[in-house]
Amino acid sequence: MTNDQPQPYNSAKIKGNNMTTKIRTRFAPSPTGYLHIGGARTALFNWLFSRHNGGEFVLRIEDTDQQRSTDESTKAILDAMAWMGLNWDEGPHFQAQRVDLHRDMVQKLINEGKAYVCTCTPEELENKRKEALATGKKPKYDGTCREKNLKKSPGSVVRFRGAQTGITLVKDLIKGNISFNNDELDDLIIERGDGYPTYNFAVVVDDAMMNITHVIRGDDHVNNTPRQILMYQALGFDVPEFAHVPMILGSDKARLSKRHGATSVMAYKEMGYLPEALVNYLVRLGWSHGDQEIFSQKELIDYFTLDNVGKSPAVFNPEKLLWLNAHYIKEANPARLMEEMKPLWSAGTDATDAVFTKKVIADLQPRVKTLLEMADMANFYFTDSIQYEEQAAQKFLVPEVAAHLKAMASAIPTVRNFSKEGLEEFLKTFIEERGIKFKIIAQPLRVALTGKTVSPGIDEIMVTLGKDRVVQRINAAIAAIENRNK
RNA sequence: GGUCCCAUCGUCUAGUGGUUAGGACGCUGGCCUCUCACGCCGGAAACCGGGGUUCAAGUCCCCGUGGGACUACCA
Repeated sequence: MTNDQPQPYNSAKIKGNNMTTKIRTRFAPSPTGYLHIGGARTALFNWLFSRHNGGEFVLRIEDTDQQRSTDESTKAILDAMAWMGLNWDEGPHFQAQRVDLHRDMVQKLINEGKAYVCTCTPEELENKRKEALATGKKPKYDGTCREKNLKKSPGSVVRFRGAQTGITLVKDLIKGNISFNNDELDDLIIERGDGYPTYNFAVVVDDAMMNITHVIRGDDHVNNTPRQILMYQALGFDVPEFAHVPMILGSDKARLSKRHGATSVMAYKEMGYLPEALVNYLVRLGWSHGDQEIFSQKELIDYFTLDNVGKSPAVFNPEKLLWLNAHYIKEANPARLMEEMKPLWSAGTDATDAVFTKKVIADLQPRVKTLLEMADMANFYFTDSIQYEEQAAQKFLVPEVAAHLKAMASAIPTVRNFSKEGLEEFLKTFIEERGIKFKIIAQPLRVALTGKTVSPGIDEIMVTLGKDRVVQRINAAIAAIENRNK
């Protein structure tokens, strides 16, 4: 028989006679750091795909690297997923707790002659690799131990006996068919010297045993896929569907990393981003639904399919994320934002008066892009004594306006309807009676109330601050004018 | 080096042989206006190159070029 034909494999996909197979996806991060943007999008796609199809989403922590895995990382990843609303139906499973299973599978392969023990040392391998590279050859395991039929010994590893001829076809739901010549594939190590399975083996065993039907993961795994398919077959498992999503790049088109700015999901929470903004931004990186930009969670679940995931890598654009964040802040309910703001207020801000705080938030919602920005902009509301910006005071807190301010300070207590409408009416009559344009007192008033030249609308501020504070601040401004001109 | 993937405005993308190549972020002109935002109206801005196939190519094929990933006893 010729070996040129793609080897067919059984697919776990729903087949005509097996309509009951439930779609199961998984997210399988390794706990070697926080959840980063790229991982978050992979998790999101898996979550959306399972939700869209009424399937199940499994979380598995791949902690077989004993050196680098930490419990803190696991917790950080779980927290970040919870924040984004990516709830899982099963798990978290911990891969390291499944090593007995992995070892049994390794032994099964050895018994069947599909894997073998190798005693080459890392140093020897490294030297061979260097030599091969130097002479322009493939840095691939040379098969020294392949036919030796060695027994396990301290430090020995187990290698998978790969096919050396033929073609393996990866049927990727996003990229289409990709074929690999089996002779390009290594006899890779499936059990390390320390007795732990390696990623490429454990992932196959676990995905198969957990009945994962669709493996949706980063593009960086495509080259691993043919060997994994070979292992599914060697183990007698059905091969799942694969979907490899393109990478997320930084502004210089290199793989996104710390030097491009924040890459940790939770860093965005701390910077005052709303989870729905991040989710909405991330989903549009690689996926689209016509011209729509804003999606509710329900719409995402309704619309998400792998068909609409693009093939090309995407550059992470913080500006657009910021725009989405501003959008969601604008749309959010002030009561909800009050909760989100709790850890973000500036030191010294007493946000215990819920009614007042909610008004502050409502004033600021349309003009901030992050919650941190809101905290900063809100400072003047909460202070007892306004600090005037030097330039602002110099320009607007001048003797010419003192009389107007005094008149206003004495008129305000008589305002009966201290609402936006009532104040508009009051201000209108006030300037008419004094024969001035609103412009004449607008900026001085703003500086008196906020200390700054930029702020929400004057009527909004006054309503939020309330009569007493307004009068007190105007009087303070009058005093400041008089003091500075003594 | 080898293997594999990718290629529409600066960026995210729509587009599935016939479109004035659409939308969004950003940039920008204007309107609104008590400042700043918001909002609204307008503008500049793209099919990587070369060959095919076809009456017709951003769309299909090939070759370049450019980017990326993998090439570990990491995942």
